[in-house]
Amino acid sequence: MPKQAPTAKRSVRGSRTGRPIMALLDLLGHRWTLRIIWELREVALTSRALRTACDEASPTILQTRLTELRDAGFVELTADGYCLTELGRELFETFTSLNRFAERWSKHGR
Amino acid sequence: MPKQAPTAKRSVRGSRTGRPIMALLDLLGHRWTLRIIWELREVALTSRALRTACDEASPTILQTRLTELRDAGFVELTADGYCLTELGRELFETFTSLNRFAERWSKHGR
DNA sequence: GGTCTTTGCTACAATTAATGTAGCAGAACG
DNA sequence: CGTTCTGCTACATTAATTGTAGCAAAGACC
Repeated sequence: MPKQAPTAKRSVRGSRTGRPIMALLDLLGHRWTLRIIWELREVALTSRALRTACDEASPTILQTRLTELRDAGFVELTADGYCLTELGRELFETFTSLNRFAERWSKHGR
Repeated sequence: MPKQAPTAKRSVRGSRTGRPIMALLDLLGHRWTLRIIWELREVALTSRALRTACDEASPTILQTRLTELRDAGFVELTADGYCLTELGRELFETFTSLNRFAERWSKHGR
């Protein structure tokens, strides 16, 4: 049984300051989590399609991450496959500036 | 010797589409990375102070993450300790909305 | 009915990453 | 010289992730 996912109310590794940002940073810091949200940004994907989109990441960890994201209320499973919830879409909105930043970063001369 | 950090030019686990967002998501998806950027958001911290701020995370991994963040050009070591570079501060700007989202998330009734 | 195919999901051993504790060399201060 | 910091590393233990294989259930096809 996988360890329970962090939620806004109960931080896992974050300091127990009760600050939800800590729980969120902890959740998003798990491998593939950011990527999954990114891949689901505009289409629903079945578990297999998501796996393909995520460079054939192991189904074990994808399933674990999907459970965490569902527990957090960011992802749901519909007839079309996995997709972002309303809350998940709000979260993705904060990625928009991240994408713009990534473009700038790539031109930064590294 | 630690595996080399992802950069904007060379994705590691991301698909080789050349999209810098993949390299960035990969980098930020490493444990403690998001947290470190958060803790350095407004003050420079020595390695020990950063460790304290990060709930006594092991110095091994903090050092690894700091190296990655320095390679990426987000963090630098000054006389005052570790702090965000100009680029790192730009990256942190994208966190602002994330923090707002975290507050909303915590009230979402979980 | 039977048999493909695809779905979400799990088992399990192997590998890799992270933790926790200890400690190093170098610089600054007394 | 002896403290006390700094950044940083070694190393054994533990936890997370990977890769491969496969399950049961649901739908399509004949």
